[in-house]
Amino acid sequence: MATIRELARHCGVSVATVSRVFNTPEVVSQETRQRILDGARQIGYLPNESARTLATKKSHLVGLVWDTDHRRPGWRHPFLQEILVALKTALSGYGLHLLMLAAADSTDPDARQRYLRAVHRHSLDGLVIIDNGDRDPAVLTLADADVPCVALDLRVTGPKTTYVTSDNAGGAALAARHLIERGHRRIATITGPQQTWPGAERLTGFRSALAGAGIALPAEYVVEGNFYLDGGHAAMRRLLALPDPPTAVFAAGDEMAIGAMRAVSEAGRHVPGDVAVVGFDDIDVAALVPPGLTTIAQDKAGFGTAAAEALVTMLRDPGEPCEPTRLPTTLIVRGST
Amino acid sequence: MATIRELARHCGVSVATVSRVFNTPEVVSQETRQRILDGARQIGYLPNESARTLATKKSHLVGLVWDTDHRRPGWRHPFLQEILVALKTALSGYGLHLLMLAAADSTDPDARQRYLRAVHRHSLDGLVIIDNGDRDPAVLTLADADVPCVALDLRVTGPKTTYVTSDNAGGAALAARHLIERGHRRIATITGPQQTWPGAERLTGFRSALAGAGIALPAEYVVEGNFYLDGGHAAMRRLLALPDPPTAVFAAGDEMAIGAMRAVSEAGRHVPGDVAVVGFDDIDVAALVPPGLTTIAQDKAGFGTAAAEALVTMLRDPGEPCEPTRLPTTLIVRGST
DNA sequence: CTGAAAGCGCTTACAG
DNA sequence: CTGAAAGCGCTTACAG
Repeated sequence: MATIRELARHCGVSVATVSRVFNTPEVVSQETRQRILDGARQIGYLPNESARTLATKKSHLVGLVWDTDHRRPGWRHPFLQEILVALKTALSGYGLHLLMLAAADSTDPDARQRYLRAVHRHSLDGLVIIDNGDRDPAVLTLADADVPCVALDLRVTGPKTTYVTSDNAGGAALAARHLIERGHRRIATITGPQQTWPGAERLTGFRSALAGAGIALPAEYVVEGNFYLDGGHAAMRRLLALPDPPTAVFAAGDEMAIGAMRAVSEAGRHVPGDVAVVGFDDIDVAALVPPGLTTIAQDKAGFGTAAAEALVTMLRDPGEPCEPTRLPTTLIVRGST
Repeated sequence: MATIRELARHCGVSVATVSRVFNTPEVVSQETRQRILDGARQIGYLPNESARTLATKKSHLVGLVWDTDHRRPGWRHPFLQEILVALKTALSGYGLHLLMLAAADSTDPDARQRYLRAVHRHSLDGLVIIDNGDRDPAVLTLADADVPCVALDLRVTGPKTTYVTSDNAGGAALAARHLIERGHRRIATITGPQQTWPGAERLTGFRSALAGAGIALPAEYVVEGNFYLDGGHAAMRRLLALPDPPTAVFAAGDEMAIGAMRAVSEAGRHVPGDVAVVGFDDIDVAALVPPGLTTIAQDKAGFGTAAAEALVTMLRDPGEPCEPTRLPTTLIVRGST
């Protein structure tokens, strides 16, 4: 690896001039600039990022906090891959790289600080936090950190912290209204865990849409699930066992919806004839599992790009607080309703 | 952020001693070490990684090369998320972090060198390359790079390069023998793109298993797919249109297998009654799509952990070449056969 | 076991 | 428009 000193010697200039070519090129004369650029190519010079970071305190690195502890189920975010692609692509448009922060270390004496410590050690420019479906105490320390942070599906705000999430209540209302339009009146819901923000919001949206249409929602029509297949399956069994079972169900997540559909067929009944089902997310499987799952689609790529943009905004205007982003949701009608 | 100098002053020692506490603790006296550790906690000292990397040339960073250009279909690796979790977890066990390298920049004058340049700029300790299903010229330059590299599903080797892949031929043979045991004799295959390594190997394994059982494989029973749903669907339509259609099909990927099953039902025939189907991968959907897809499971987490181990091995013994890893595959029988 | 000092490869006021 | 020089925060022979 050639160093800046070698290139400077090679071109007969000072290291300061070389440095300027790579940082404030407009300030060096056209002729010199070209000579240095050519020289860099010839001897294979590339600025060393560590030296640069040490001198400037900017690493052009964004940390990704994604807790994948297998002991918690939350690691399996339903469409992380698409978020990741969009995030990575958007960030690289701004010259930023994504650093995946190592999983929580249980031996860590002060786990609450672990992300902030990573920020300091690696001079991270910012942080993106993906909800792991669990309330992680370390996340709370982030809100008043002095590094730009954007959380996905997690309600944290602070002077340099904002979040991106779907219009969960609106999406759930969309689902409810769709079922009402299909003529249903006995409509139940399988909710997400109520301590999660999306779980709570989707129930709220569903509830008020029914109320708005003057349709009652008996307590036994609200069953809490866990966002996974087995939770949806178990919840649907309970609903089917009711003396007055629902004719339609809104499951607050596609996996639960698929589990629910399975419970319906195991009971010898049919989707959508006996029970109509609407999900939430629009994961890949939704289109593949017969008869096709009607669902509320989230803007998966939107999560990634919105997060990148929020980050860059905060990086540019360190003073200004950054407004949260609410991504619109869409109803996708398939065979299950 | 406290610096090493501040901590040294705080504890009344030299910066060299502080540095030793964090690098070669055994060399400093128990008493001094404890005092410095306590001091570090008090004033919140954390070694700065950039300074460290600059001084040592080791970044403890592993670059992840995963080309997600949306113009190519390959970005959608079927089980990347699981690989990623396993990789990240295994790496952090060795004190390594994962840096996602930015996507290819089409304006890059020398795209072939882009990963090596990232290695140099960020002083990466190693590289993990995920097959994007396409022959990327930049990957070829890696084989004789002087940085440890491990490729997933990509046949590159070199003094510091190795790969991890499934026993594709063995898995395909497993599939073939399973269908033979079920009594089938007219067995076709929907292959992956033959320029991909897994695609080619699976066909080879399938072919020789049939040959070993004395079963003929007519040319029209071999249809090339693209690893995606639509490719499997189209291929199956061609197979069904044959004058003498097969009674069983081995699709070299689960998505193709699901597309194939769909084509079967659209033709008014049944799986497995009219046509039995075996896939490859064992992606999540395989268990969910009725009647359940019999498939050859790959060891998804194994990819990640094997890659991490190979990397660490090469890091430890820079001289020794590292043997490639072949992960065993398993037959999972479900309703489709 | 500990310290003084050079060096890692950059950036950036400060002069000119 | 360009250069000399200090500084970013560490590590590591070299002495003692």
